[in-house]
Amino acid sequence: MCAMNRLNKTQYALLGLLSQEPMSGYDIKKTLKASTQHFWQESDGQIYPALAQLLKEKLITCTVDQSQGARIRKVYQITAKGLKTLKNWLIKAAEPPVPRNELLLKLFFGLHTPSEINLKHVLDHQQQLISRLKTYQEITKMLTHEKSPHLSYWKITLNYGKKITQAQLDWCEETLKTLKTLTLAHPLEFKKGKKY
Amino acid sequence: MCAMNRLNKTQYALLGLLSQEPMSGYDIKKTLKASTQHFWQESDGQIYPALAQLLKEKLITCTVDQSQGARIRKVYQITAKGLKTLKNWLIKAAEPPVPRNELLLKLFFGLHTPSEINLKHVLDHQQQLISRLKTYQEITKMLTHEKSPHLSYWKITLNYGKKITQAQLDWCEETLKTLKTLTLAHPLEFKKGKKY
DNA sequence: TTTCGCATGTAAGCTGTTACATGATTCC
DNA sequence: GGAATCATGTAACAGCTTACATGCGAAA
Repeated sequence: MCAMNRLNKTQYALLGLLSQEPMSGYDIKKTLKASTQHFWQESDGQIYPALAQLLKEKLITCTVDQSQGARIRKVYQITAKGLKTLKNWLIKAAEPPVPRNELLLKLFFGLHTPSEINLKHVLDHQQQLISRLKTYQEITKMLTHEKSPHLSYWKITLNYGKKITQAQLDWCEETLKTLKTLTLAHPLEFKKGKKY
Repeated sequence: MCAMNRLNKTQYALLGLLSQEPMSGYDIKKTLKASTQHFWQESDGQIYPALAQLLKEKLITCTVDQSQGARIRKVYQITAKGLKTLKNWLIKAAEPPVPRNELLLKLFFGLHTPSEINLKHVLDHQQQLISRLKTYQEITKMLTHEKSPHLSYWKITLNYGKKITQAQLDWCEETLKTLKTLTLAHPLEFKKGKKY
């Protein structure tokens, strides 16, 4: 009777967010950006169709809020069936991500690239990591005032971000040194038109 | 005249591998598995179509090798145009990956999950990381005999893998401790049917 | 008055995965 | 004889990104 087609990851993610509190599609966008953006992203075009599908499967309900003037705001709420579906997914082992790190791929082939460009790639990455660490510091501060029962779990994911970012920064420093010694070892490599 | 449609990432990755040495599609599969699998993966169905496209664009050439009996082996080689295209891509900034870490997503919603299952998720991950570190140790050993001019760049990506994996292991240990204290704090949370 | 944030949604196109299809050779 | 590895490829489907379309309200 209950056909229960398996949901996609986007739908589980939204179900999870709605399990923490009722929200509109727009709220979901913002929440994703503010709280899970460092380990889980959704692109804009995914959210509304996913919500529509969840509604069709009765995993969430929708109430229209018109309190603020003429703007239509659809607030979604998880159902008992939705919570059950979510919990059933949460206990299953997570699929490991498919690694696709373009920076590493480019460095892997770095012999074909002028050294100053390889350096620039790493330097740029370093800057991104530094600003990411700052974001984590800000989130850490905000969480000190937070009373949600989810707090401990949020801290676990935040801690992951901090630790991995710090490790990446360490790698950047080491790699910058290595790249500099490579430049010294073959200073005219490209100007000579030497081939490998 | 030269239309030069932009290539996709798979095509650049293959071009990069072929810039290191001529290979067949099957060799590419194996090389990806053996050397870039921790930062770059391709699924099976991608390789042959990508190769066909590169051939059409004259970025690679193909010679058929029938030396070993009746088996057909197509060996691909990068062309001057292909190398130019590759280098042009290598100097452009890498696009940051879209983060999608299912383990973290599940832990983020971990309040809905029995503590022993959250623990198991992390424990499983820890085991995967340990065996990954072993793989890196083996690769490190193999590289000591390697004379390729690409060696320094290979080491840079390997070093990334080691450092990040170690950081993830540190996080696992810390998280296991945290999850255990959470279990102590709310030992009967789920049996009581308490809701959040 | 123009820009920004709120708010919902669609569609085309690209990317990626899985399963399938085929068949030879080598090793146990 | 059967399994694993070598070797090439296709097709259906699932997933994801980007750009577009619409329009209100508030602030600058």
